[in-house]
Amino acid sequence: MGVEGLTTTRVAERAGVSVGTLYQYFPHKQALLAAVLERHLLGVVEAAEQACRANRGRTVLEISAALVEAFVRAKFSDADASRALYAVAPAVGGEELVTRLTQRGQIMLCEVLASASDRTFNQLATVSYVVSTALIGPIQGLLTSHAQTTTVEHVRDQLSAMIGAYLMAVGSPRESA
Amino acid sequence: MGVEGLTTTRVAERAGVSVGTLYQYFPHKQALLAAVLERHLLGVVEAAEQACRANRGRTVLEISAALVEAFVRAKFSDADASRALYAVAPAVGGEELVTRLTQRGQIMLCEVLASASDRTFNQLATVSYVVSTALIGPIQGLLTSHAQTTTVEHVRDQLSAMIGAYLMAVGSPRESA
Amino acid sequence: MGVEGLTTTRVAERAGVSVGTLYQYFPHKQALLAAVLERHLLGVVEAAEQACRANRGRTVLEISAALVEAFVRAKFSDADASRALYAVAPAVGGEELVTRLTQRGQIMLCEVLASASDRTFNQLATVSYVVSTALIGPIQGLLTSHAQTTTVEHVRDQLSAMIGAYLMAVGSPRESA
Amino acid sequence: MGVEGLTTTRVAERAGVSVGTLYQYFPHKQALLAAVLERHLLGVVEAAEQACRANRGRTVLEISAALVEAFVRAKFSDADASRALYAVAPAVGGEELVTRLTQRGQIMLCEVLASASDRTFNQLATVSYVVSTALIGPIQGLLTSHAQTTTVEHVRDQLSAMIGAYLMAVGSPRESA
DNA sequence: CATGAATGAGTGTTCATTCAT
DNA sequence: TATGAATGAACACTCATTCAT
Repeated sequence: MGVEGLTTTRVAERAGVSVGTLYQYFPHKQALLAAVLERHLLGVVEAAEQACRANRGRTVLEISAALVEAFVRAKFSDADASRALYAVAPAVGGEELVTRLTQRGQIMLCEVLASASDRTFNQLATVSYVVSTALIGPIQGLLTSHAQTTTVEHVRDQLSAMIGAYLMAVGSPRESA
Repeated sequence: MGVEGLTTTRVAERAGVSVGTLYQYFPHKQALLAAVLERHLLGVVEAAEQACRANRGRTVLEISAALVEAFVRAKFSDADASRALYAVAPAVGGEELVTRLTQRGQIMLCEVLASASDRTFNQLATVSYVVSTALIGPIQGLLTSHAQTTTVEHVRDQLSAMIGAYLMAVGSPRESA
Repeated sequence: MGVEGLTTTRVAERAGVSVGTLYQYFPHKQALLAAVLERHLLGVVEAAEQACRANRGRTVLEISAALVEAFVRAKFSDADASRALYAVAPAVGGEELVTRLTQRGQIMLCEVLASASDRTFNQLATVSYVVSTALIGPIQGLLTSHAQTTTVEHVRDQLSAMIGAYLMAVGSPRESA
Repeated sequence: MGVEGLTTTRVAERAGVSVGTLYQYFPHKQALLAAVLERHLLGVVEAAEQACRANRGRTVLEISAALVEAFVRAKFSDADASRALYAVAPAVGGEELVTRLTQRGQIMLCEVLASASDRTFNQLATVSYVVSTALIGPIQGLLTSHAQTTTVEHVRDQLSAMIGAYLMAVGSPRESA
């Protein structure tokens, strides 16, 4: 079901156990893959949350840079998994999961944006939705094209610039007398 | 292969022919789905190209708005297909296809950005890569969450703003004496 | 499911087709085996019905003899199938099927008993239930023990005697002045 | 093997032990089920033997009634077990077991028939085979159709009548000067 | 050319059996 | 001796692909 070559037997082998054991912990192949996917996405979300927490009260440019940096680092720290799981999500009812985790990420993002020292936002929800999802496409592209590290870094910096410029433009200057 | 329920027989039925006929035109299921995917993506790319062509020489903000508008319109004009094909791409060796069409899109994007009346760019390739891929994530998200039209429009406007701000920030003001 | 060695593949092979073909005609293994079982039981029931029809208006002893004879002949005409299917019924939800066919057999049996020239019955339903089911045990025993033909014939004659004696005893002499 | 849901783990649970423990007492699942089956059948056979012993020297009608009564009572005293085990026998090599116990039952049956006060038999083996197996079908039918108690009693009485009539008819009047 | 019945390799899942604790 | 997690062979079922009509 779904991704080619991701048979239960193969997954079990790679995990160092037997199929039977897998089925002692997961009712479905779907549940198994969903769990793997969730773990991966949780890692990414937590990295982003961590970056948000550590940059409360900073300028939007600092926040942008930290967020993008954290996101890219998390995605590329296990690039193989990221690549493989890309195809897994749709085949696993991952939509619900992805939606849930995206929302969780946005909560923290809203918070940190609200705390920014130089800007205030009124459409916070939409802004944070756009910020968090805009990173997905470029990074996924880099992953599937097996881009070189220098390319990744270039793109990462451009993403920082893009998010930063966006937040500067869409936010109102905070009055700090 | 890939999406549940997308069996060759069912695809044939929906196409109003028999499986056998399908196999007279495509060597594989993979080739068949790739063709469908290609047609869909071509539509999107051509819409974008069209928008680019029509906005040569305008300001980057005008270009941004037109591009985003065209992209969103193209994706949502057959939302069901967009949703379904999302899951198909990875299962079909769609990476190569996606890469190829993305590149094609970028060529036109480079050209129109180079023609912008108010800015010049030096890292044109990276910029256009970021611009074209940054739209994917937010739009895919809207599609899979079956977002309402008003939500789609809000996000679309924010995307325009984001791309516009990015291009304004990353480009150098063009000297037009 | 159910009987050892009765795998779908093996059944298909024995039927001279492939598994896939089997599944084009039956939704389940269960449905497949149920169909086989039904065909077999139908054969037996029809043999019995035929015997009943041919002996309307005769004496109960004649009817008994004909019925037992037909039943035994039908069961032993394909002894292998009878043996194999014995184990199939419970594993296939065959109860319902067996009940249905048993009832069908009883209808004809009631009719012929009602037509007997020398006896009348009041508890016709119970009597015909007992008559039709009493034959099952002895015959199944002969089948599973691979009894010799002569043994089968001895038992068959005893069964005739038993059913005959029962009907003579339980029925009231018909007054035919 | 055999009945759906009769997994070793479940059997163990119901028995209040672990699978491992089960395998300390039985080499196979087959052996385990055979043991259960044997216990059940032994109960039935012993009930029949008991009835035979208690009716030595009586008339065949008395013997018939007592035998049928004992048989029915034994089968219905744990109707659930009777029903479940019906499906187990064929899947467990129960034929041999059933044959063995049937023969044991027949020995006692032969003896009591030989002692009957009003009849003598020459084909004793065949007669007792028929008598003991003829009860199986009707009773099994009642069990699987979850018949009401009154129905069971009606059928039981008819079975007494049938067996009684058979023995009266097939035996020769004993000369008791 | 079009058809769709037949094929059978491949996959998810179960469950009897083992063995380290 | 009892346990129950781990094992993996075996099976039901699917579906891409072929080919006789």
